[in-house]
Amino acid sequence: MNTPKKRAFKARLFGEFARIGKALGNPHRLQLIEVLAQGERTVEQLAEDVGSPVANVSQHLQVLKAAMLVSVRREGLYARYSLADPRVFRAWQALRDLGQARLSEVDAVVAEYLGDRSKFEAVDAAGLRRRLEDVVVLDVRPRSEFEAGHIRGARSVPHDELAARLRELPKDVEIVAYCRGPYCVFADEAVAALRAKGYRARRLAEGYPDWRLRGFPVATGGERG
Amino acid sequence: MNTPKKRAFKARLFGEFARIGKALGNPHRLQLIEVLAQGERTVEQLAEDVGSPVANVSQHLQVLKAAMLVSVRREGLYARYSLADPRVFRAWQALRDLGQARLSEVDAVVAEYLGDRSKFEAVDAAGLRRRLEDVVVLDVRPRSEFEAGHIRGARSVPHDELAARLRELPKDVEIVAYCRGPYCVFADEAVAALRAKGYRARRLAEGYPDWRLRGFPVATGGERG
DNA sequence: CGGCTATTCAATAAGATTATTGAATAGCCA
DNA sequence: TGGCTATTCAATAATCTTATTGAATAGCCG
Repeated sequence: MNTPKKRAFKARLFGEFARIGKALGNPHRLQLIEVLAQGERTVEQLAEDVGSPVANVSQHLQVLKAAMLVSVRREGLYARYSLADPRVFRAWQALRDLGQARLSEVDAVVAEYLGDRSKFEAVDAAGLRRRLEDVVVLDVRPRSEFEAGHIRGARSVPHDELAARLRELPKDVEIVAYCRGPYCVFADEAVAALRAKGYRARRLAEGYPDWRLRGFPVATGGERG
Repeated sequence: MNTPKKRAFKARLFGEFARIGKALGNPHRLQLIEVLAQGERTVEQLAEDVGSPVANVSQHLQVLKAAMLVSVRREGLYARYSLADPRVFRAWQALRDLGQARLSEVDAVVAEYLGDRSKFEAVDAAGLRRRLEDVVVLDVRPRSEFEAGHIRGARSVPHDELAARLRELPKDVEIVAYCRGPYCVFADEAVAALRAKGYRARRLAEGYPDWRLRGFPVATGGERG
């Protein structure tokens, strides 16, 4: 193959890949991906979750769909969106890890809103897995997300119920709280609340989708907690 | 943390991640990343490699630098750029895999320029690794890239020397050719040329950076081939 | 110093992306 | 059928991105 032809090939090929990059190049769309990593959602639910007007969210979903990152299932009045492929979460994860590692602004923003998290050192997924039998695992996401899938053995205590249900938790066993992702605030808040009351608590560094992607044990539905 | 504050937090945080997405959202920049995954380059070398004007490449490099994806080392007149972190390649890889899996256009473009590659079934990295002792591994990249790092035991036969050096290669042993990446045309051309002359040849599905990232055996410098 | 080279900067015009708004569609239910 | 709801479409203005051009900078070498 000669050079101009090869150039055209590369240009077109990389143009296709760049479509995906472009789709990932917007904060709202990344938020949508993070929410969708928890499971299927309607447009309205997404709009509620990310705090944008519905028309706006719909527009961003069209972009994600055009890049083949999400798929829709229509059910009566509702359009139920979900991630089209586990690789979509993988790509977001790669991007997120890169940002966390390289952008000092990420640290700065996290520190400004959550304070210095390093003092409550987090457990990573591999570490939790090893100690799964020795700790109480607390899922602080909304119950519907827990039911759609959770760390095996975890208890569902949605963040807004935690204060009222503290007495269910043991003080002599370490508690590991987790949430949607590494930047999900509920887990941090739960840890802070628990520590304030004398519990031994830490957060899982990552979120449920990260855990599942590693192939670590999960369960669905059920009542526990 | 209350909801408006949480919203602001998420917006700023995801805004940071989106900076990286944006930087990955342009075909030229993705090409630059692919070339830089082979090793350090000056602006002029990059311009030559991707076939764009130097000022243009410089501008894109500024964008990549602002997103902390590349770093520069200044040496006299030259600015030597390289990937700032192995995670940058990982992110590009995630994006590439996603595109390959999900975008039918990728298949279409590849088929249009390279024909249907599936008939020469490629070896994947894990497969090659297992059979490393049983095949001849052919590095068809320019010699300087081979010297900067190659699959351990590989022979350097740059694509433009292959025709003249066919006789060095054995006909009774399978030959596995590799290149910069899964879409690097030289490996396909080498396989086609070898097969046409009666050699048993296949290509490695991925490229050298993928091999190295997996932690498979590599070597640098040296003469072999 | 003056000439040379690699790189960056600056300005611009064309094009793409985004939020916002209000209207259109399409399925449910009475 | 008509009313209701979830979603999408369409149009617009404001804001980014990009390729192109030519000038500016900064280090080398004689």
